[in-house]
Amino acid sequence: MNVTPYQQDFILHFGEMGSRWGISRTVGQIYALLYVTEAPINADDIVSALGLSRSNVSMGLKELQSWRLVKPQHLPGDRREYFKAPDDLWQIFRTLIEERRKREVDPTLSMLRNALMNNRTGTADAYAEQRLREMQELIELSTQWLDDMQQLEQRTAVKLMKLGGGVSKLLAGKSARRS
Amino acid sequence: MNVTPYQQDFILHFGEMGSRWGISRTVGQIYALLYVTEAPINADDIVSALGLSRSNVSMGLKELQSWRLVKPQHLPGDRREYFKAPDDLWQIFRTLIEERRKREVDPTLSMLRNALMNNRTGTADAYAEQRLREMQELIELSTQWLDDMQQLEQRTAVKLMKLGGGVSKLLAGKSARRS
DNA sequence: TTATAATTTCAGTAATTCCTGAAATTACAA
DNA sequence: TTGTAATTTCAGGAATTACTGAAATTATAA
Repeated sequence: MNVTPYQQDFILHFGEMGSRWGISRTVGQIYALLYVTEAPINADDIVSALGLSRSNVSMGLKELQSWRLVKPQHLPGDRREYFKAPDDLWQIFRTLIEERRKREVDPTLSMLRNALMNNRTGTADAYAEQRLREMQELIELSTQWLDDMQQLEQRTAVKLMKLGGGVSKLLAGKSARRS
Repeated sequence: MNVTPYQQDFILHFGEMGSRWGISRTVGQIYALLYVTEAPINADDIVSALGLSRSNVSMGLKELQSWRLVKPQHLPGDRREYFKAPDDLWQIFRTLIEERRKREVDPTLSMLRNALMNNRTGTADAYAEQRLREMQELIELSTQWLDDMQQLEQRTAVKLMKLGGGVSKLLAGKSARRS
């Protein structure tokens, strides 16, 4: 399979950004290729398009599947496995948030909950304990909020985001009506 | 300087998480130490607390300053430089969002804007171009929204987050009143 | 200034992560 | 089943990133 110069630029950019996003250059490239390719493609297509080893592509596809960013599928009359990046970009966005949270936030939240299980007030650790508690509270609040947002329908979410800071006027209105 | 077992657990956790967060183990540890330490400390304190080389601590502090996560300061009558993690956790949270965006999102947004500068409809790249455009739109929308949220006062932001999905009721109410 | 304390730079090495090719395993058609 | 295509595993090497100690630089007190 070959790649147009236009696709190539995009693929190389994703490769370079990979290290900042916590994936390797080749995993970034594989995802980028799938993202700009409409039809499902197989591992050998990826090998020929990107010039990677077959085993590297196999491992890369496994990693992308573990991120739920790539879906495997079978074409009738062909025993090879084909792959595709899901179409719905909003869904991709949600998936990314969920997976990054699972990898980058949840382990720390567990650690904090565990460390704060029993009170140690009055010890030399009082300040540290207070700082850990603050951190736990902020993480709990923001992950709970993210959970809530994930429940919203896409249309509602878009409306909210477009509203931007204007949402605070609604809040004010609400309090006004309430009081 | 020495560290209590309670602090130690927290520091080691941050060290291990570092690689997932895009920093090295030692940078993670240095930040964790500063985060749980109330008084400003100097580089040698960090060396003795964590057992790192002096030069590594120097580079780590530089990196944390580039993230704006650590503030240098001077104590009267002492020519050494002291460091402190800012107190306000909400501010830290905002800083993290800004810096990660700068490193992880902005370069891609530039690339997309550039790639989409001139229309190429009708070419073999039609699908790729459409996918790039979708990606650009989503990123523009969400970064603009983040900008808006960053403008809100902390109290308002907390209220909003606690409201969670309930915000959609406000939205509904707004449309109802408007129509 | 000069002396010295404090910090940074940087070349070399250690540690880690990434990637490949060969071998092993799995899946499927005949 | 058997044979072969497709995929995965994994040991070893390549590439990258992290860390150290020594030397250079910078800052400050005398």
